[in-house]
Amino acid sequence: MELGLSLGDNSTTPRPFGFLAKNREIKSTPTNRGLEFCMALGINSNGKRLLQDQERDKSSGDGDDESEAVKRSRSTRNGSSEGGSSEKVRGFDVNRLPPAAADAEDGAAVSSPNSVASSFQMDFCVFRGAGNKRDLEAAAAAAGVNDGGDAERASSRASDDDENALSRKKLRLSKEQSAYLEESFKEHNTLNPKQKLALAKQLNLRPRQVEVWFQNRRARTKLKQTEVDCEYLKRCCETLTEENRRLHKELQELRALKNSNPFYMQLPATTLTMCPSCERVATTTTSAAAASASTAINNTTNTTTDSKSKAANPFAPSRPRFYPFSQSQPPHQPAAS
DNA sequence: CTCTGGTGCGCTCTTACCTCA
DNA sequence: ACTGAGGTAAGAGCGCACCAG
Repeated sequence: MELGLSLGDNSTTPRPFGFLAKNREIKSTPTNRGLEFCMALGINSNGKRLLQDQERDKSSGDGDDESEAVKRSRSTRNGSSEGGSSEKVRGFDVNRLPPAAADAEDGAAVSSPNSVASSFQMDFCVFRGAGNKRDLEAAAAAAGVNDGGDAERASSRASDDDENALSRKKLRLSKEQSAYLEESFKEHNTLNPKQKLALAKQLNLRPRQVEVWFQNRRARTKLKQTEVDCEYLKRCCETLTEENRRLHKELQELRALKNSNPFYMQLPATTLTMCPSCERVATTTTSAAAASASTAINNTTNTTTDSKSKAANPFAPSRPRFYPFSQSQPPHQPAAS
């Protein structure tokens, strides 16, 4: 299995300041698909095709179970001012399937990936830790009171106090399920209700689980992008520091040159400063001649530091030099330094 | 046309659990 | 056997967009 990680656009350069973009703009669309962070998981695409076929086959009726469930969930949550435990208090639990949804997701509910009694529709019945403690516990639970597995146990937590201990039971997705979800995420990093339901059915998970997985996956993606952006900014900072150091050195050399050759600069006293952001030369001089000279300099420098080139690479190390002389030629270099 | 409440959905932060060294 | 760190599923709260009345 091969995991390919690519950030930024299709070129080799990372996309700078990706974190500045609004989140919604990063969404996968046909136009920006190439611009997004994507992870490629090297599993065969049979499953993907299967899912697409399934999605295509589902016309409209299938996805409504989940939306109905969500509607009920939302209405109960919004009904109570405190969103905290309203799902439990109001008698609707995200882990419990509503009667309508239970029909559509019966398999998912009964055959949780962590339940020994599960039987996957596809080949997702290979548990990561088959026979580990978790599965043994699930087996014990399944063999005990009910045959509903984790989902059922989780769903009944609202009515039973001692179920609190099981309320946050960790449901680890199997490798196959994760890989399949990863593949789907590569296709589209957000899901519409139909896709969510189809994926949930495909993987024998609850739609809520699929939703949460995509949410967490997007969060991980963003975190990764932020790390990359930080690295990029760090490099930019280093480049600018180096540039600053170089300019300081150059300035010292020019001062030394001026001191060693008093006839070198015959122009009136002129202070030329360059705006670091727009790289335009600002002149503070009392001489009109000097002003015109600096205007000429402006013209020459602006041709080399136009905004277009800056936009292309604002931190280009090969930044054009500025020579504060009437002629746009570099000054004489000292004979020996 | 504007306002308002409901709804759906995504994001972020946090928690709890699991795995592994 | 114990423990701490890292990974991750899931809960909770909030904001935004959309829509119907």
